[in-house]
Amino acid sequence: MKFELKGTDQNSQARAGVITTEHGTIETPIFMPVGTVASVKGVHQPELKNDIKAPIILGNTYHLYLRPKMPILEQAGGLHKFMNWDGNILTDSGGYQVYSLSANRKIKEEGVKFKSHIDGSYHVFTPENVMEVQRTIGADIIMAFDECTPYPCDYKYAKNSMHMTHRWLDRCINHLEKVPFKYGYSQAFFPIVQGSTYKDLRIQSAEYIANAGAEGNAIGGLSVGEPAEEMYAMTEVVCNILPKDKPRYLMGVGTPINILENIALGIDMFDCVMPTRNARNGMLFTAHGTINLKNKKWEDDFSPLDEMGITSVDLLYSKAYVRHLFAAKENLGKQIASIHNLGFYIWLVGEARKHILAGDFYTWKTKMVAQMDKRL
RNA sequence: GUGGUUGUAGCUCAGCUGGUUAGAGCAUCGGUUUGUGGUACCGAGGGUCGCCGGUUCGAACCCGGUCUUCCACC
Repeated sequence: MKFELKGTDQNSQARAGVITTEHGTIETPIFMPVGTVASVKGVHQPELKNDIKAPIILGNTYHLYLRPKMPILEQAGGLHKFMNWDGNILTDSGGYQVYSLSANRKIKEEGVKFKSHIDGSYHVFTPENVMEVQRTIGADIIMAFDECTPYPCDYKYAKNSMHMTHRWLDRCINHLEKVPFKYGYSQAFFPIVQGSTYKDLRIQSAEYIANAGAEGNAIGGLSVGEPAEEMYAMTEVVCNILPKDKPRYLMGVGTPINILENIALGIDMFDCVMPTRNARNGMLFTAHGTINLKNKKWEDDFSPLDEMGITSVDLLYSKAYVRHLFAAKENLGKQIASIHNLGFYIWLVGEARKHILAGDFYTWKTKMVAQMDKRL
């Protein structure tokens, strides 16, 4: 993987860059659609590529490990071939599931013992076997195995957890050296900064992670319920420490506003379930605010889904029609809304990039944040 | 015509021997959703209990009448 900075903003920490891997180039800042189980829910791969124009999507180690399971992915020749996606893929390590499935797991120094939500069977994830699983899945970017702490999180827990994540990082790096790439292309490895909402811990963690000298770095443990201001404060602190010549990935963020604010703080990569999950529940993100399509006010609004026409569905269908699809519980409504939202997110980060390169990012961002902070 | 049966929220129905502001599911309306255990979750509005009269401290529930649904028999 290669990362090249193409420009930086004068009035903020925003950066525009290009990541290059064997599966293509990724212009940053970028938003990565989440495709947990080898599928971006409700969206075909050609739509992702040609309409939404996503250069990279996410997969999830925990979910793919449980189903279809590693032997199938290995026989398929990796996730790209399995799902017929020739763009980039990043896999999350399962660290987030350690947090979200908290009722069904036990964390120890060695690793995490967890119970499958599918069949109740017990499994253990360690930094070592998670690296092997990610080699088998074959994503272009793979993530360190970490613990994503909840919010709120008391200081002592956050500190101990952070140190364990650091020790796990060393084990990940050591083990990766012993497990070769499987499918003839390389995989970049990103470690993850933790430290909850404590500045001193974030600083300590960012220094530790920066010191690992990885090809890119991630910030985890945010967007778990803390106020946006706390999240911004943490990204700011961490971005001041992480190397400038490596991409920075803020995991799990966020709303369109969160994304612009974090780009201003120096983040290059984002992922979030919000555009797809909210789409399935009838919510559209637009440049002028959010739309809850289920609201009665759209019943007879025959204007295009989004006048901007970023994706094909935006001009093809009316708000009234897509609202009807939601009322009738037709899956097509979810598909259309998902394509729109993902297209909008990727358009938004693309615009951010243009404005960074043009030198007026900060004023544009301020205008967009005000404009999008509305419910239509 | 006779006997039985039915009538409670927009719809389908619960409401024990009469006892506080009559409930549920669906539908409607609104909100939530941040490295996806989410066709999910939370909340709100909505009923003079077919109608009229009676018994009772008190009736969706008991009694009489009437209309209504379905069934059987003549």
